[in-house]
Amino acid sequence: MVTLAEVAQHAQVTAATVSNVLRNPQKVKPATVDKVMSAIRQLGYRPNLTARALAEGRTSTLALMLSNIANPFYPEFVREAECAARRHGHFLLVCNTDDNPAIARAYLDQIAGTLAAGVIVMNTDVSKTELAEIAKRGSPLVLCMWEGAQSSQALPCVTVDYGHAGALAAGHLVQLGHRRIGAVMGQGSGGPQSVRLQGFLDELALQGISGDSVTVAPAVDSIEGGYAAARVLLSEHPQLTALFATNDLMAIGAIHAAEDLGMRVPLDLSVIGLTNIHLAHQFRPALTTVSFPTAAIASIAVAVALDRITGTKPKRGAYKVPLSELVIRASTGRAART
Amino acid sequence: MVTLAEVAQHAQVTAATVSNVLRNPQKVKPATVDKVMSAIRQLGYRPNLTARALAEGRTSTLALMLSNIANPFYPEFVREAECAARRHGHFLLVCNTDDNPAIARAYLDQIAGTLAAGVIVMNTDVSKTELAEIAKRGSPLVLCMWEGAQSSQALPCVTVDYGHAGALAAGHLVQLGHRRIGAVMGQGSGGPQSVRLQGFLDELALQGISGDSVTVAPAVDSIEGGYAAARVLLSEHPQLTALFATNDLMAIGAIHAAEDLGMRVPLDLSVIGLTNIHLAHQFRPALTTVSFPTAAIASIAVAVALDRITGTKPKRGAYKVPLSELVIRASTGRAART
DNA sequence: GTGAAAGCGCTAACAC
DNA sequence: GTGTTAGCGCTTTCAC
Repeated sequence: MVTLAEVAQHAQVTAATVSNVLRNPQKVKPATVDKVMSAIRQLGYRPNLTARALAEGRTSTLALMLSNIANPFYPEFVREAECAARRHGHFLLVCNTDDNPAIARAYLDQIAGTLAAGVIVMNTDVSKTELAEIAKRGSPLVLCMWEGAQSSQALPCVTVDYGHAGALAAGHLVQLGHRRIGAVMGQGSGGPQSVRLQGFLDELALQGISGDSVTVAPAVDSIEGGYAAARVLLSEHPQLTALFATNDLMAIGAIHAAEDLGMRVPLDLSVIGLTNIHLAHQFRPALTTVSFPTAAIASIAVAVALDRITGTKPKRGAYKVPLSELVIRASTGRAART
Repeated sequence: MVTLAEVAQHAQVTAATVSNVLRNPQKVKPATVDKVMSAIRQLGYRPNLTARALAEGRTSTLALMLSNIANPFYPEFVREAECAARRHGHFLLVCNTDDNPAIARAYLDQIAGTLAAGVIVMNTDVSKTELAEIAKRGSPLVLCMWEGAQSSQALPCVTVDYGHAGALAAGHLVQLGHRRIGAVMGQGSGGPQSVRLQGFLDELALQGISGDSVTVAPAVDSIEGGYAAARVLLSEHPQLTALFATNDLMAIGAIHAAEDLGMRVPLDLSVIGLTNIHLAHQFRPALTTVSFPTAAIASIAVAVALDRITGTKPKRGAYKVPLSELVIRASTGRAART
């Protein structure tokens, strides 16, 4: 491994100068810059980022902690986050907790403040109190995509307006003439996806459909979970003409369940999801859903983390997350007349 | 941030002793261990992994470089790799190249040997020669899931027997009575998936079906790519009764294409894929495929990297990758009589 | 502009 | 068993 000192020796200058050439070239005489640069090239020198991190007191690494990257939302998010991090010269450490709080704590304990300059924490079963505790003594923590979490000074939070997203879904179903509507609510890590459901129910109420008439089935947040919940729900309530699922995976499972029960989607049953993962448009029937601004959220979460790390005051409105948008595809249609 | 020195002072010992307590407790008097441990607890000390890495001359970080984590195979792989890394006390840096060799080179240049102690390189458009060059001057590189790459001393390679996997698919189709068979071959990063196809064709030949009778359509390695390729292939060759795709994504796209052309799967057309991603069994009709030993490959790749880093000689057979296995589901059936 | 020197937090001989 | 010492490779004042 070639070190700064070797480059310095080769170029007949000191390490400090080489360092300056790399970081503040304008402070160095052009001739010296050339001399040093050619030494760097000849020797194939590459800075040791570990040493740099130690000297600077800060790594160029960001950690992203999530429950399980096998859930299709996360890879899409990771990709955007990694891209945003890279734009700012940072690397991304992916920490999979497998929905295990012990793993989450172990990660937080080891990396926060040492291996990672900041960590973006997606839903996890570690409490906010505990996270705030960790944030206090380590590097900045940024909550991301937490259902119903408030951004605070101690623990900033980047998330979508889940209530609004749910409302969009409700509006769409009502507009198609649906009145007998069921809902599948996920129970992921971090608790029930109740804010989305509440937004959905509130909008229905506004449109004159009482919440009491909406049967809600709790479900494990996955295709299989959505299948199981919808299968029971549809068997017990065959009169339903539309189903809302608090995310796309469960919506897809629900469509499978409906088909297995002999219902045609969207003819007999409309199904709408939330998130708009890639799979939503690849699936058949293509899933009507509400699209979360995933890319924006990822890059804002990274920005917040970086600003916290460097102590930069954000510009007003820099952290503004765009609203979700309705994406109409093939899994919803007009309510059948009865 | 609490440092070793502070702990030492608090416990009335020197930094060296605290270090020993943490790493070789058996070399320290139990009473001292207690004293130090309680100081650590009281102060909330956590070792600075950056400093440790610099002192040890080696990070506890592994990098995983892949073309695009949005491809569903990768999250499944990342999860296993991260789990394996964690078991060995290491962290995983995910490097997404977006199929861009320039990004891949930049990553390699920056992290190999500095931020990451080793890097697992999945298919990329950077040549093996260039990778070998980088491996020589930096930290160990381990190729993983490369189509038709040979493991060498300079550049170890962990991969599945793609030919065998293709052969399994062929055997299955032949056994079901198919004779008029088409194939969709992907062109991912790292070139065509030709070894799988060759294995498939070789097995067909063994079973008396000449390669000339098999129409091969090249495709972009994605659901959409498989759709486009299969749509053309099936339109031009309506007599086909079975389709082989060199991975599951394209197989799924092919099924969509068949359905859009009014063919029923598996009644009119059998479709088989390769890999067995999660989506394969969630999809309808559930996809018949050949299951790669993904978890084993991930953990072996991590093991190879770690052994290289530490200079450990592997036990004989430790790196043995299990064979792929046929998984029969609902997308294949007996060939219709003609 | 460039160099000398101190130090980031930890590890690892080696001495006592 | 424990302490002393010398780095790991880099950044960063502060002199010159």
